[in-house]
Amino acid sequence: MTTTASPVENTTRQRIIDAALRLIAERGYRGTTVGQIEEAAGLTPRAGGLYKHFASKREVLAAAMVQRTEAIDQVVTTLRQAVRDTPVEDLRSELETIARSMLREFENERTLLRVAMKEGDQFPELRREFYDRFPRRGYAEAQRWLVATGERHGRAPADPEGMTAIVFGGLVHYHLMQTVFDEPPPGVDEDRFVDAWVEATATLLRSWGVANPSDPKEATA
Amino acid sequence: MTTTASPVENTTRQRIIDAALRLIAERGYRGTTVGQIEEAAGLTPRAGGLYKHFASKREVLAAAMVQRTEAIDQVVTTLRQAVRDTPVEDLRSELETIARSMLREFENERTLLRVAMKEGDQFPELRREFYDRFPRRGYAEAQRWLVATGERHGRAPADPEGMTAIVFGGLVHYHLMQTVFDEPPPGVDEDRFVDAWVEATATLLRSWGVANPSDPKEATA
DNA sequence: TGCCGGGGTAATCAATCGATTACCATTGGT
DNA sequence: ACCAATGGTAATCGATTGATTACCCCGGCA
Repeated sequence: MTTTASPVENTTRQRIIDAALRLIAERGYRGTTVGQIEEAAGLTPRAGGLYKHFASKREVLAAAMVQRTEAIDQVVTTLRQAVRDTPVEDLRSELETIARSMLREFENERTLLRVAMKEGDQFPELRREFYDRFPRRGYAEAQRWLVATGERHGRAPADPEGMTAIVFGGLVHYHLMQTVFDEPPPGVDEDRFVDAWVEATATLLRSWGVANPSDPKEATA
Repeated sequence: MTTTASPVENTTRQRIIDAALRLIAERGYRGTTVGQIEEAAGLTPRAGGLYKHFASKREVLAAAMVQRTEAIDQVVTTLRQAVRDTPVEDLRSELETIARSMLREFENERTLLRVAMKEGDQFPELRREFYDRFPRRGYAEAQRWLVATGERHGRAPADPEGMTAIVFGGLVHYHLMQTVFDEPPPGVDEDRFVDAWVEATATLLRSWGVANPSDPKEATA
């Protein structure tokens, strides 16, 4: 019996996949040699052992991306569970839990994101697969949550897609900044960012329940 | 007399820089050969003409990044001017103008961003340079604007850095999604996104003038 | 025990690529 | 007209790299 459900097998094939993904995330596809992958997988460099398991270097990347993007379904499910299990009593606590859960899951997928970033142009089908599995499904889930929560606190947003892009895009942005530049937005560590996000999101949720934001009348001093 | 101030010279050196940056943004540094750069610059492929102008392939990228990142100062100045020249009468119009100006300038720098994304790990000094010139300065400018505008409409945000990351991070996010995935957030084209951003930002600005958001009292139906 | 196949290694091939060198065509100054 | 510099080309070197082939070690099985 083969237990393919095991999260981390230690077969040579799996070590090759893991090593390849890690190295390609760092150095890019062309910047990673088969010899480096073999060495990182515990084989003799440039001895061709990789070709006992894959037909070509490109197939290693393809297999790795397929395996990991399929695992993303689990990530989305995990997030949905985390949100469902969050107590509803205090809106701010709920928002903070959601923000931290999402940022944590983003971090788990950072390697995959880096590969998609660097090689998306060269492997459009891999980018498309990643986009459909992660951003697209993630936004869809987020939008459901946003509408439901908005209704619980007054009414749903007038433009659910737009508001989802704003509210959850903020979290995506925080993660992308770190992935692209190896630094968060200037002067904003994670705690501070989460606080600000909770604050802003709570304000937005409140605003839908209080007045119609498309009302042209400005409310200032 | 050499007019180095001209924005687009047509010297061979400049054509090499432009071609290299465009190709590297697409294919990455290792994925771009000197022959391809020469060909795209109108020279004979693999004839070594590039080396009449640069000592090595790496120096081409270095020179290109230095030239373009220095030009970013001009972009930031342009944005500051655009914001200054925006009429203050109508907050929503002002916000829309700002959003569209920023998205447009982001697009102008997309090539540079793609290079920084793909090669930032391999050329940390180039990434640092880009980060300091664009995100860091951009956020600093944005924060000044946000505080000033907040004060005009009531009071400044309690956490300027955090709110800047939220408000302008939203715009950055929209651009990054398109750069990384070649698609905007699902179901949100630019007009819709700008509308949502204007709506959300106006709401946030208003909230600072109305009540202290750190007040723990929830305001719902 | 004898065999057989999966999986690892050594060695090598052919292609590609960064870099170098020698050469030449054009141009502007004297 | 001559010369020197600028900038482009042809040809080539040496290193790297993806891929291939021959070999072999070892464990399960009849």
